[in-house]
Amino acid sequence: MRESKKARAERVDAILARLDAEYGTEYRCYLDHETPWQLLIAVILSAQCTDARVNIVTKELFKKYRSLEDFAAAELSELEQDIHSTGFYHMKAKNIISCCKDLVEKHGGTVPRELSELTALAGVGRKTANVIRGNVYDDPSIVVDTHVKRISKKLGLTKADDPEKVEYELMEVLPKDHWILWNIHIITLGRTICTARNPKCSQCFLRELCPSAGGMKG
DNA sequence: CTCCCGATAT
DNA sequence: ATATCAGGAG
Repeated sequence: MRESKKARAERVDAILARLDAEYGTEYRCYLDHETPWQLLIAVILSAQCTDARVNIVTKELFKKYRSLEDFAAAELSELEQDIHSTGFYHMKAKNIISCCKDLVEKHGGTVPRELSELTALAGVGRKTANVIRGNVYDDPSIVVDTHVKRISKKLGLTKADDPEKVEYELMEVLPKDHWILWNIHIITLGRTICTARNPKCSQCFLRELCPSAGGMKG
């Protein structure tokens, strides 16, 4: 049985209402930062690493490197040690130095707003670029990370496996005013209830709206 | 497609 | 021991 378009739209509205009621409608960022370029570096470091670990590392990192110029001039081996515990440290360090050099030399020390300009930076892919666009510039954008992909699929809002396809399918389903918030709400849900291992469906406030929780009939 | 890679929970 | 974590590059 395939869910009708109207039924799905109503279910999405109900899901969004419950997420808003549970988590609020104010955007919060899990990565500590004071400036856009600090957020960019934090997101680069967050690849396959918990945000809690990134925050431990950036707390000291941003004391040591106080500007984009400091990062651009960093010694590779030294920066590798500074970010070691986030994993993938060799590539991340190389990318951060290259990225910050570009920001200083080609973007006047600012973080660009366009998706194409962001993804042209070393270490910045579609997901990282969309975090910047949403959080820094309030441009409606859907961030597809591991949680968003997993939970959007479980909720039956996409069947795609490619993150970019997930992003486009979610754009069809979600109202634009919830694009930015979707990511942060789903991450919050994914860290506490709808975890990758042992999801607590019985405790989930979306269980009656979720095909994977067995809460939907027919 | 493979590789990058440490920390943590289970 | 193994799965997973605010992915991206070659």
